[in-house]
Amino acid sequence: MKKNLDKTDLKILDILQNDCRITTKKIAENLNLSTTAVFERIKKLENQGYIDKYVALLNERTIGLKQTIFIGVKLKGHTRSYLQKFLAQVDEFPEVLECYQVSGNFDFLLKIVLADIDAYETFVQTKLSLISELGNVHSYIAIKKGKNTTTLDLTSIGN
Amino acid sequence: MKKNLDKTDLKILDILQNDCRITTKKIAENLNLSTTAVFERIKKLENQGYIDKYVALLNERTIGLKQTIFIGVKLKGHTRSYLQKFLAQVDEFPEVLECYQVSGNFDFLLKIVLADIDAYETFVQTKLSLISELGNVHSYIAIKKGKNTTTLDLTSIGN
DNA sequence: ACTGAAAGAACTACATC
DNA sequence: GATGTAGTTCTTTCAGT
Repeated sequence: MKKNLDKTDLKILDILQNDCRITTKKIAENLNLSTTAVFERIKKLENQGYIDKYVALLNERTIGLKQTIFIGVKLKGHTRSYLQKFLAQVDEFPEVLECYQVSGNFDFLLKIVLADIDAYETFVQTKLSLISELGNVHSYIAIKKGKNTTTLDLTSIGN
Repeated sequence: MKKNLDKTDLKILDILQNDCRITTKKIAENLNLSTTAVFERIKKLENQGYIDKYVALLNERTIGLKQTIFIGVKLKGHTRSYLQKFLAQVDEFPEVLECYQVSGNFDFLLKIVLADIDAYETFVQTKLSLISELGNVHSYIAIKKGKNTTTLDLTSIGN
């Protein structure tokens, strides 16, 4: 039941992760297949968990969320329950888009997106700093955005 | 021509950034509007640059890209041309999903996703380390993934 | 800006190979 | 697995308010 991805699957995934509004018809023409064949493959890819979701990526700047900031966080206590609690609390902050527990000189690395530096200060004072057992915090304020994509590198997935 | 977003626009954006495969018909029912009204608003949001693109988010683990790593990079030289060149070079690495020039004790922060630690070592040796003027590099290996979303916080965008 | 209707296109299911 | 057909639903346009 847990099949590997063949070349056609990978091509479909790559097309969809760049533009998921393309019609199955166009994908089919691209791959010289029938629309039904493509349709069934996509459904399978969805059901087998290769595709998480289909989303619109909004333009942060145009929307008015102009500041991206990464925060390295070190906790004072490192019991499992503290780590878990931290993840759970961060989950509730809509400003936080990503949170990873990491190795290195931080325990966690967060990516947050909000309107501006003022909004960031408010975030820190009213939300982040209230977390118990919070130790050191180091902010990396994005001053220029380079590459920024959700497109995974599928070329390395041999088959 | 550069209109502000009203509440209806924000609701549409919020729906689309969570599921862009929803039909305009369903959005319309949700908002008690006609499909045409919703359709025209979406087109406007696209044309005015509020929506960048529509993408499928793939499941990294299922696909076989199990390792997320953040890298803090410090360059030796800090002239504008070095900074620009770094951004350009990183752009060519498909393993790098995000790259920001930051303030703090790094010049750049990169997010990379690849198969495993071995693939990371290969990446560093065959790509990253070849960049001229590369100074210190610090890796933050994700050992647990917490929150991970592309959904922006639109509640703060007052109107 | 929104509505409603209508044409065209796409989705999805089904029968078949 | 893939195909072609057919029914259903959605997208997109247009005239009207």
